[in-house]
Amino acid sequence: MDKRTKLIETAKRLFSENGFYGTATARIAREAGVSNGILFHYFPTKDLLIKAMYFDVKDRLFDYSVGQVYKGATLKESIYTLWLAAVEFNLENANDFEFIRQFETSPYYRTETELEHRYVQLCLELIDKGIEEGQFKQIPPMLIFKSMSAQVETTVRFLKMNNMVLDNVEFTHRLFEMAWDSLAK
Amino acid sequence: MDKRTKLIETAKRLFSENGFYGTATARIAREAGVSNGILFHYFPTKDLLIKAMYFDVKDRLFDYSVGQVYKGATLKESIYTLWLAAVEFNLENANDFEFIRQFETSPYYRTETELEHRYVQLCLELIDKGIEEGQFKQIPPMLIFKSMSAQVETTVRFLKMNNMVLDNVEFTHRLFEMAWDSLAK
DNA sequence: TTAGAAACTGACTAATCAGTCAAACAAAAA
DNA sequence: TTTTTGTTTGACTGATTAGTCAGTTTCTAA
Repeated sequence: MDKRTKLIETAKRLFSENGFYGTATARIAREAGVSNGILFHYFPTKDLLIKAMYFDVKDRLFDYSVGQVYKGATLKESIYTLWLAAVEFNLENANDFEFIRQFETSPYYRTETELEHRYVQLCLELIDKGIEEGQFKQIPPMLIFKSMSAQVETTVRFLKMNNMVLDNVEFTHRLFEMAWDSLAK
Repeated sequence: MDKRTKLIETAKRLFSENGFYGTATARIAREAGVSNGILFHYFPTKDLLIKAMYFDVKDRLFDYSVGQVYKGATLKESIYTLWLAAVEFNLENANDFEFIRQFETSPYYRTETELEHRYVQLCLELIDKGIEEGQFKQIPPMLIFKSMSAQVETTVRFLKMNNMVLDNVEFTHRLFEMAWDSLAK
């Protein structure tokens, strides 16, 4: 692993344990096994490090999700696939999950930032399709997207809090139906 | 307004603008119009100030909500009343809303803290009733509570982002139905 | 070989911050 | 009045931090 990646991974772990301000840049460098100076070589400021990490996570979530959505699938199947991929990704990448949670409630986060990302674009396309086809309630697409994201987060938090994994298919479906029913007509 | 209250109000505003770590205690005192020392007289540490603020908000949310739930109401009416009260409270108290959002994603927050509060108890009682009566899905009560809370937050964020208020009853109902449908059988 | 660029180091600094403390002040009790 | 108790002040401190920089090593390509 190159030093840039090593720094991002270490920062993600420390941030998710101690928060952005609770983690000194010097500590990130030390625990990543590199010099203090090299952190500022790759990321001129701490803020830029944090923003770079945000895009790193969103990119990986996109790569993880997009391959799983098949063209022939129904709308509900596609939404289920995206929902499940997001829940799995967040369960498997605990530090990413915590980092994003903190980022999106911090002053760093601006909606424009998120909007530009292709992951969000992918989701919004599906939602638009669902509204056109009359399968979704008459609600603004962005609200549907935000609601779905919140449901994913709630689900992941709940599973983690109870040390659960998605091994029970029947229960997994029941969790998804919660999210689906809030959007579907 | 006494100095203790003045400190809490000022801190809430500054925290919601700049975050916990982005706000120096000295600045809170200065903008509250009191000396630096008096802050530490009322709140021995910054952490204790933050925790005191959390309970202050939850207490006020409880007071705002509890008076509106009537004994004779149906379950759905009661849930609607609580949902609406929470949305209204968060819209009217923007700094409280931002503060709680930050607090609950920070290392300060532990679930035990929340569980002890009578506001949560009030909600869980209603949810238990809904499960007993078979009106809710077969889902753990705590997940229903968390899901409902997340829906409130999403709704408030959406309304604020679009500079909207709850003046359109029909639209308000549609927003509530989103939350309700995810829980109801 | 060599020149120049890029990666890398770690000691250093200027600024910031949470929390302290000795002293002043106010209010009420003795 | 005197004493006691609690409130308030703001200058101060020790610790911490983001970011710098002068210099070294490693890579690349001519």
